[in-house]
Amino acid sequence: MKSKTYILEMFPYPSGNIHMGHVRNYVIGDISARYHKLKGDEVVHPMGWDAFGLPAENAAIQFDTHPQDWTLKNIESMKSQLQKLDLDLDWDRELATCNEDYYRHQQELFVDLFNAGLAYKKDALVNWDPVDQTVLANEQVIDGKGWRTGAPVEKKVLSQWFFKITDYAEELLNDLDGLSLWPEKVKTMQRNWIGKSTGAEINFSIIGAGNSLNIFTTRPDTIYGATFIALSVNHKIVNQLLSQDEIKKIKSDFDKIIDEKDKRGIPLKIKCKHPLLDKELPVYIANFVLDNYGEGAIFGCPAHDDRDYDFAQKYSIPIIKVIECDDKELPFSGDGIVINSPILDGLSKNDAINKIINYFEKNKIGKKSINYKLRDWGVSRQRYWGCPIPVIYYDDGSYRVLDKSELPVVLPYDVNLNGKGNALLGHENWRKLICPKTNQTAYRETDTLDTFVDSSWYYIRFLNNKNNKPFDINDVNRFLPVDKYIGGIEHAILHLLYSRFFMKALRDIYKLNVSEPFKQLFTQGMITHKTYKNDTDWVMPRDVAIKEGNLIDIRSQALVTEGPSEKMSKSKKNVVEPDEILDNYGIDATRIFMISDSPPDRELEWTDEGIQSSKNIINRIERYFQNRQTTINDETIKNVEKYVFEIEKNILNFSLNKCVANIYTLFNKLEKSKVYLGENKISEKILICLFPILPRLSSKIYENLFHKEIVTTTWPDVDKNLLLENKLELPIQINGKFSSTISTKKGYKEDNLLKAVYELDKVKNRLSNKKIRKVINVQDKIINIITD
RNA sequence: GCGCCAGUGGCGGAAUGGUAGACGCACUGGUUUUAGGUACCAGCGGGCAACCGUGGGGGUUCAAGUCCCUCCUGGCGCACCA
Repeated sequence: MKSKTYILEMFPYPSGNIHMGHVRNYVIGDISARYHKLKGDEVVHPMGWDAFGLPAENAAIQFDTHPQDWTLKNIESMKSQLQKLDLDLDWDRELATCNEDYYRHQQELFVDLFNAGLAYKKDALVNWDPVDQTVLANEQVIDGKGWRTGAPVEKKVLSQWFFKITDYAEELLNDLDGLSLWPEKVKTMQRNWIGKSTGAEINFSIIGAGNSLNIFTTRPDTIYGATFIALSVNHKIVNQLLSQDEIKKIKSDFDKIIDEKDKRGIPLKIKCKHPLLDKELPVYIANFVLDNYGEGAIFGCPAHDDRDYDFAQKYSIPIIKVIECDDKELPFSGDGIVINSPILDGLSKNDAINKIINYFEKNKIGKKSINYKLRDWGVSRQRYWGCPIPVIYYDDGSYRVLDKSELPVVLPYDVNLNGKGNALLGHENWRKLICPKTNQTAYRETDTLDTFVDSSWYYIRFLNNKNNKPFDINDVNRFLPVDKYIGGIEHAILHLLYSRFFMKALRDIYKLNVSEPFKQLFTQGMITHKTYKNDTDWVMPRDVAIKEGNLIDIRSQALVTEGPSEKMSKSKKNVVEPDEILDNYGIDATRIFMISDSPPDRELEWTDEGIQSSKNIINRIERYFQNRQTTINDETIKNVEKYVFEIEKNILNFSLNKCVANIYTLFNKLEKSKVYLGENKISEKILICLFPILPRLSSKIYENLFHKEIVTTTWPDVDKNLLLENKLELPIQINGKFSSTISTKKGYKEDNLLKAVYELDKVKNRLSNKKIRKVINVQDKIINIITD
């Protein structure tokens, strides 16, 4: 059986237009796909559309159209733009997540997840984006603002669906170690996001009340230094002690704090008992205690924690040192010897942690605990244009997840979109139904799934996009994981973490053999372009010219200043349109420029000179092959062999900029030597190697020379014997510094060669009046002569 | 603040511990062309030279852009995570 290679570029949102970033992304993948096809692999290289999501709803309201019409039209126009790029894609695998034949299977997976206990509903304090009028996942809140709208996120209690990604926290963390072909950076970001910390959960009883509260800490060794307790304002005990109005007031006071590091506390009437000492600890509500981490409560040990120290200073709370250190060093959070702690004195930090946890467990005060920053994934979105959640509700408030036989729940087309709230809520005919099982009146869930659910399994659906089941288990086991997944680093956490979770959850539900969806992840760099500005506005680079040494706007003659090269964006007017570039320079020049000037994982600066020189090398190659003489010599054969080898190596490493350098060097040599190849095996080798990068050019020349299609050939084997060069320009160093080279052959005899070396002028001069102490000969590599 | 990554000509970038600057761009001179956003030839780190040069300082090594320590600068990510 052929070996398989699954190459995938992150599928686009159908905004209507492809941009140069897409082009770079898809060209990188396409080079790989074409190479693997020539190698004879069974290549999967699909393309589809991440087609649900808010922009469609916003556009529908703005342009008086329908999200579906808008989306389908965009898909059509983007598809035709993509086809102009002539990418080697499996269009028969195409899918769009907004189509019923995609999302109906997603509803099935939802049922599976529910039955497996991995989807559940609960009241939750959620992130509410007031502009988009929807809930956001924790991952979608950046600096307290919505990831799309930038609006400050509000906290709201809503009944929401969640996926239990936390069940997989440990595995998601551990399996990162096995992803050797992922960028370290992405793995680090995921590790930080999962945020595992080990410590203890300690129980503090509230004096005079029957109850107690739990606190998570990573520093149980500092328990004897505890001098206060602080709670998040959302802690349930606060809810019992204060009225809603009081809580509201505190929250709004906290919200008004401008300095984010400012510590504020509100003392509560209760006191906690220190679990080990006969001592009362005051209890505060504090603004710096997070409600969504640990237990939403801390014990404060001011001597050994920066935040607790600030707080204690401000509210005159005692500071008790329990780790040996100089008073000047306070707060000291490092390692040290424990003091002032009856049963821990003299121990190191780690020993003290172990001992105190044992003691807690024996005395039922607390226990060892592992805490994750990762929360369960909230997937409910109060929007129309998404996958309906297959759940119905009864009048008594109970609900039922539909059976697979009752699917799909089809998203209705006839909705009234006005931008206020969820259009599905207003669609009574769709919402209301008689439950076939109970004959009761029921109402459909009107929330739809986060679109990150859609993209969490699309790479699986590509394998069987027309199957009437979500996927075929045999095909999943055969074709997954994706061998090379190419896309932007902006998905380092959200999409990639969710997909990893889905793969593992589906593995457990369907007994699949695949645990990780993406074997290799390659994150391509963005495309930048010079920016220009006049007094009031950005100016398009094409409108800028030099006049009398000054940059001017050719439309108004106004002076223009040049800014840095920045990511292409419409607002900065520094975009170039793929259509225009393709028309002016052709597909191959565009392709080779996308990989020319910098490594594919770094930024690429768009320049007019760059795209022009890409066009020039294509013309040069074409001209070269117009000479049909055959004047091959041994050196040419060796050279070609060498560059075939290099090009292959560099394609496999994604060192595509080096591939381009290989092509230039090869043709520089061929042209310089005036050797022509004609209809020869050597021509064939070169053209096949060029094919992944320059498919149009190489297939045209190939067909002219050999009268058959280049795709019917296979990638040439490299004759390793030809790579072995016998002649050698051996470098000579004196005291480790380069002096000169000497022509010789591999396998030279050191003694014989040294005689000739000492006769070299440069060597003679440098060695005069000096005594040779020793000679280092690294055979066939270098000779280093050491003097006194 | 914490964590990653990176500092090499005018610019983008090459260099399994072994001739630093491959390849491209820009630039300079020349040839062809009515003309050229074309093509071709030559040059292109600094210095007249010996030599000196990979952010600074130390170290390991016969040999360091590459390995180790330390500092500086820039970028990215996280950020009151108990």
